[in-house]
Amino acid sequence: MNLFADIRDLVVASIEALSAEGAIPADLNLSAIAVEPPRDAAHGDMATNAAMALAKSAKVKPRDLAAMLAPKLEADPRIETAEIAGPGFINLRLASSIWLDALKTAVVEGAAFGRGTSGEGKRVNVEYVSANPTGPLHVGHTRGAVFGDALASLLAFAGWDVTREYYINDGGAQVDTLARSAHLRYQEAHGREIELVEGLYPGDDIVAVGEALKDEFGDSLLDKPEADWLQTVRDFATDRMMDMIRADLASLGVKMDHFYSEKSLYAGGRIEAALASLDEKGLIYTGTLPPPKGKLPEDWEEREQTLFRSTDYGDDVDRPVKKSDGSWTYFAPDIAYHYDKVERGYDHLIDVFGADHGGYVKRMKAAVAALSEEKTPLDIKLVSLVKLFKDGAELKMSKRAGTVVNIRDVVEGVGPDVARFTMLTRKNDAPFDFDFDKALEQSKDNPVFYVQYAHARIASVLRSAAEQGIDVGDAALGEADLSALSHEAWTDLARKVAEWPRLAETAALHHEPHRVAFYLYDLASVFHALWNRGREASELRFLQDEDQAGAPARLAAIRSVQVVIATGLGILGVTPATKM
RNA sequence: GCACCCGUAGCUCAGCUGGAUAGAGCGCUGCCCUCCGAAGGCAGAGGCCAAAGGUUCGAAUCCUUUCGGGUGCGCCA
Repeated sequence: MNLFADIRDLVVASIEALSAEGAIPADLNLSAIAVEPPRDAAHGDMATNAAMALAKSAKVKPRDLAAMLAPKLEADPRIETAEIAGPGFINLRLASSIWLDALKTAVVEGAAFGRGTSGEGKRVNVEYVSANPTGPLHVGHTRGAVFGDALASLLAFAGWDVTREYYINDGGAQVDTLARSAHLRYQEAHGREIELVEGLYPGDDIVAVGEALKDEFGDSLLDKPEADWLQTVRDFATDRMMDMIRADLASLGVKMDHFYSEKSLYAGGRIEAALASLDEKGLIYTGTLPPPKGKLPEDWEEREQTLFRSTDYGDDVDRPVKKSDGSWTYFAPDIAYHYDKVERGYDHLIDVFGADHGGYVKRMKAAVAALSEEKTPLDIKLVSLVKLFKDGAELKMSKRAGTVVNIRDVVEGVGPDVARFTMLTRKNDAPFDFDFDKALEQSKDNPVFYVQYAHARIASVLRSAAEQGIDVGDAALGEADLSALSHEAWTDLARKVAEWPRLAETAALHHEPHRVAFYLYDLASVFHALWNRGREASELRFLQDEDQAGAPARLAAIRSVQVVIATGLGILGVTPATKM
């Protein structure tokens, strides 16, 4: 149920009625008509721009059209008043019972309240994190993980059939480096003196892999040429790293549906197949690229390579799929991977990348457009970098200095709920400063606690009510007679609750989970305000000794708030608190 | 040099795919606990939406240019 959509239907029907009467032309384009909450609450409950949007094509002045439309709208029992304002807005005021009904709906529908159908059950693949399996996840990955996960949940809530996917880069040179690093640690585990060569991974986690290799293989891999052990150690080490990454993700509450291995692309001839598909379309050729602009690499020389004609699909230059020595570039398996996603029949693809991969967007989109013959849209969401602050100073991360902050450090420091919520109070493409001290603060300075506090307060009231013998089950509250909630404060609350379905839908449409976070903050704010009004006006208190009969209605109202907060937090991956 | 992202209150940020007098938190000023959780609430001050043009009934939002920040820029992933 979405009241705004219902009223928009009413507006459209009224327009069509005017057309049928011959008052305005038929076949107007109605798509620009919007029914929205007005910015200023004094303007009413909802506003529609219909008269202004259609004035031109209907050849009627906006206010004249509004004057024809308003009476039709007012004739509907749900509409109390329809006033023409400004350049031609129609401000609608709905009967308060309509709003109060939304409270009841929320209680009755529970977690399903606001669930949408705009996704139409279509299949979307959301790929996120996809960090190299060469070390633990660090803070930079946290934001991508949290964003991708919330986006996936949001889309599922809007009616999409969502697959959460992680692409394991286990096929390139970096996993050979991992294997060499692990083998060195393996030798170390056997008591050998080792020297960590420049270019190998120094991480402590690889020491543990070395130990594990010793436990698994004894000394059978010692003193052998690299060719004998490389593949074994590589597979072993990547498995270990992926276990660690899975554990890191789990600590944040992120669970993937699918891990897709780059290595499997090489084995199955998938890269050749994908490139053959491009070749058939005449998009693969052998040629040379112009030198990069700006700072020329010192060892620049012109070489022939196999290139993908990505410029046909909006890229700035064509991109190499093979190195000059004939081996694949990183782009090639990526093309194959996306070819696979297209072939798996998804209606929509989403990649969540770090902002440092921004230069990759055009070529990836070009590849998917070509492979799917522009049938499968690919959205790439770039997540900006995270700057860490502690004790008022920026924490610089450096692998060499060993000051990398991992997901584990964040989760252990502030907990998964705070980490997730805070990172989602920002648009994905805005840079984000993560301040440990603020994240730990438990006040209104910290939006997580503010929202949690509202949820906990409601839980507290419901507990007290239950102790007084009131049935606070949703079935009972859902049957409460809400007409007693005549005070305007209740309508204010109901209006906010009723906004949720529409908000969830637009947030999903725009791929912007942060809107959910901001909405929850607003909702909590309306609730806290109502709570405090109860101090002055005892008739607004939820539990009143002198009016026990009215308790179910009031409890239903706050229960609806609790339901929406729980649902919204669920989408963000944050656990609602019942006690703090 | 080129591409992408970003410039909104002193600070950190929203602004609902173009709507009415641009919002919130922090900070600042002043209030509210005998009372369901003060981890909260109310009120006030604070703005040339980086700048200049354009598009139209209407622009913080779309287009162009300039300025200022961030991120990238053949055989690294």
